Amino acid sequence: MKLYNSITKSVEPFTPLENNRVRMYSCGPTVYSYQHIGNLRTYTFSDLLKRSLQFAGFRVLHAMNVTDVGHLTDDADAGEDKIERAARAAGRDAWAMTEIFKAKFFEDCAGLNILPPDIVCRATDHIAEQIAMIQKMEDKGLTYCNADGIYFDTTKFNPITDLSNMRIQASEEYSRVGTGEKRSSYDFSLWKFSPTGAKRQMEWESPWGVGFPGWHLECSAMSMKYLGETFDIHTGGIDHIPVHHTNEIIQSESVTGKTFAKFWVHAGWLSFGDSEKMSKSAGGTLLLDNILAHGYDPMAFRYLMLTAHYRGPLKFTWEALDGAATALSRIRDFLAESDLSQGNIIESYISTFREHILNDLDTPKGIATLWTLLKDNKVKKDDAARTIIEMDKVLGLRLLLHVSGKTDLEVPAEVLALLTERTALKAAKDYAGADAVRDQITALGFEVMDTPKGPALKLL
RNA sequence: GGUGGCGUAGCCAAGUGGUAAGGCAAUGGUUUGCAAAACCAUCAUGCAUCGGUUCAAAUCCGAUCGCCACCUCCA
Repeated sequence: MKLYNSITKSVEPFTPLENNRVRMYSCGPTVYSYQHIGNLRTYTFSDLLKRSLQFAGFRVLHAMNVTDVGHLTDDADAGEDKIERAARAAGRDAWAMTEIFKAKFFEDCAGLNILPPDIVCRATDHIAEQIAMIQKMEDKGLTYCNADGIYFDTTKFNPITDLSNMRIQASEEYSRVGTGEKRSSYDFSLWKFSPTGAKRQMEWESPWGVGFPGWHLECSAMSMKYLGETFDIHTGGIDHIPVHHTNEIIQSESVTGKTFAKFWVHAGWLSFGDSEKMSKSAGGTLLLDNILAHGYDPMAFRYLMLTAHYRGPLKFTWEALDGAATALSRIRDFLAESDLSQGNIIESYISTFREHILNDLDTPKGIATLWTLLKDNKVKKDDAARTIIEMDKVLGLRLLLHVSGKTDLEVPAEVLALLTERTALKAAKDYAGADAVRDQITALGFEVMDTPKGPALKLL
């Protein structure tokens, strides 16, 4: 299997550190709000990666964090904790609020057929581990304390893993970010003191004073706790490269003296083809719920995401989603007419498909292979269907639900009666009457299709 | 100003040196009472623009234009 590694900025052969087992960590959501469809693209990507690793024959141990404290509104450490701010603005309890958004996040993931991670860990459940990490850094003389909290002194340590080609070069004259309490703009917060005179909803005792952990720390502490000091793959959104992941590496490697993660794999941005802006602050977010409310199947959105390469940008437009929905529906119709039990996996097609997927998760080519197979007249339909279902282990489009025998429609008696009536009217050549009845059936949510075998119904 | 990236048909999108994948839409046809669905066929001498390198360029180089992201909240 080959994967793009942000460290080397190239596609490299991937082999696990330990035999057949892959240990993978994904930066999860910050649960101060809903996750929009751009966020969900990143999690769909990590799911695709996990499924592809499994398809390649690896066993995957997958951990994901839930950030429920400490993620500031400003990566330069000068902002406010997003959780606290959102909770205060809504007049809610921060603890209850994060639980709600966390639950909603996993509900959306389930909707998109994103497999649950083996381990889900919350920052607030790992305060002790984070404090212990800071102490190790302090023992090595890599930290300093100021009025704001404990900071990592980036001038005192050079990490083994070099992500610095992506390091933000702060331009003195242009940057609107001051160093604040920091000695260097590259330094980052490990522990923030609670503001004097104000009690935070979330705060803990520490050897340095009451406060809360810096955002980057949780990922280091939890990933190493569950996956070891060096593990195989770390994933996240492409925006995490310059600050969050760079800092994770620095602090982790400063503590262990070992390479933190071997592969860093990042998902590209979802953007909007129209002028609609997608940002949380602009309030222009689009949620999975919005897509569902428009009547789309979540699998149509997943299909759309798979037609683009995970690293590149993807323009979301309703027109593109329409196209994806239609394409998916045609695949489903094809499967519904097939008998899986009579089908065998076609080796030539599945190996081409596998080749594409194992080459840095090339789902666009994988899907193109699926269509070539679907339209190949030389292939027995049942065999094609069986092979497509095999492909779906990676694609995760829940195609098995649409194979014949699995989608028995529950047609109301009323609709069946109308269908019988229409057939009779047709036989009597009363076409106006037959069309009127067809309209009634349509109004009840079913489409009438006249096939060579007689009339058939499809759920609209 | 710095950094990363992008510009391929009406839409989405593959394609990093060898002559433009795939899907949607559209058009024509088969079928149908008519539709729909299905099936067949057609659909970029062209890859933002202009130069250059090469036997060969969407792919490499230079310039120009436009767009996006990060450096200020984002995955």
